[in-house]
Amino acid sequence: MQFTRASEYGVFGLLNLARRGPGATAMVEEVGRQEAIPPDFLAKIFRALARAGLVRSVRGAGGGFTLQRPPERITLLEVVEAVDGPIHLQPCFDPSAGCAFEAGCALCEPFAEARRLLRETLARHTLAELARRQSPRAARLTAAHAAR
Amino acid sequence: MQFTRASEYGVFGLLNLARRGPGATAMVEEVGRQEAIPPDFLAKIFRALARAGLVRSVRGAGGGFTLQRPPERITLLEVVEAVDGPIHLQPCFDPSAGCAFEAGCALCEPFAEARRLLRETLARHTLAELARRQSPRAARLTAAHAAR
DNA sequence: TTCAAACCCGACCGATTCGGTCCGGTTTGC
DNA sequence: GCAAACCGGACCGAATCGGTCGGGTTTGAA
Repeated sequence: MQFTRASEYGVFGLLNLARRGPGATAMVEEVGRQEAIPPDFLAKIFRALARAGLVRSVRGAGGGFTLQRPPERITLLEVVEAVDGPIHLQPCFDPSAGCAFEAGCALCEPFAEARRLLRETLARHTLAELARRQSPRAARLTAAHAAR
Repeated sequence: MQFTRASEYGVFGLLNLARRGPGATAMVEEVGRQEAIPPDFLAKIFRALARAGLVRSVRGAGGGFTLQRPPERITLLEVVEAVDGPIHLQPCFDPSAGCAFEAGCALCEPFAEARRLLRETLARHTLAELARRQSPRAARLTAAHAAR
C-alpha cells in the first residue's frame, strides 16, 4: 500500500525545475545529479511526465525539460498519477480487471470514499507550495548522512 | 497504489462470519466456498487475522474461526492493516527503509496528512455496518455472470 | 486409543511489478 | 556533419502477489 519510488522521484524532479524559476530548462543529467536520482531512471520518469503534459521536452543539443505550466497550477495528485497511473485502492476498481462493481458489494462505497478523499488531499498541494520549503534532495541526503 | 486481494478476501471472510451471528464458528473450507475464495489462501489470511487478534481459531475436529469481538467493534482499517501490514503511502514512511523523515522534505507532510485521512476513513466503517448490505460474494459473482 | 477433522507453519511456485540500466534511433544547435 | 540531448523500448535482478502444497499439531468422537 504505497506509491512507488518513481512517483516520488517525479515530484523531486519537478520541484527541482520549479526552483529554477519560470521557463527555465534543465537537463535530466543535471537534475538527477542534484536530486540524487539515477539519471537514466529519471529520464524515463520525465518522459512519462511529458506524455502527461506536465513538462515539455526540448530535444537536441542545449535541450532539456521545462515545466509546461506554472508550478502553482501543478498538483501533487497530477504528478503521482502521471507516473504511477490512476489511483485505485481496490483491485476491483480497475476497469481492466474483472470486478464490474458488483451490486451488493459493500466494499465499493467505503473504498470509493477513501479514494476520493485521498485524491482530494493530494490535489490540494501544488508544486509551488512544496517548492517553498523543499531543498534539493542530494543536499538533504548528505546532511542526514553527516548527522549519523 | 492498491490494497491486495488478500485484504479484500479478509474483509469478505470476516463479513461471512459476522452474518452468522454472535459467537458462531465456521470452517475456512465453508467460508471459502460461500465467498468464492480459494480455501487454502483464505486459511493463510485467517491465520494473519488470528495473529492480529481479530478472530479466534478453534483447532481440532469441529473447530473453525469465530470473531474475537462483536462486528460493530471491528473496523475496515483493522482488517486491511492486519492482512497487508500498516499503511504507508511513501516508501520513506516505512521505518525499516532508510528515509528517516529527512528535515526539509516537503513531501512528508502532505503524505502524512493523506495517510491520516485515509486511515480515518477506513476506521469509520465497521464490519457490522458493512454486513448489513453485503450478500455472500459467490452469490454476487454468479449473479453478475448470469447478467452477461 | 485411535482416527479423522480441522487449524498451523512454512516452503515453494509462476506471474507480475519495481527499480534500474542500456542501447539504438531521432532531433537539434553549432 | 558532429555532438549533445531526448525517445522508445528491451532487458534484468529482486521483490511482491496470489496461490498451492505438504507435513505437523490439536482436538472431538467412535
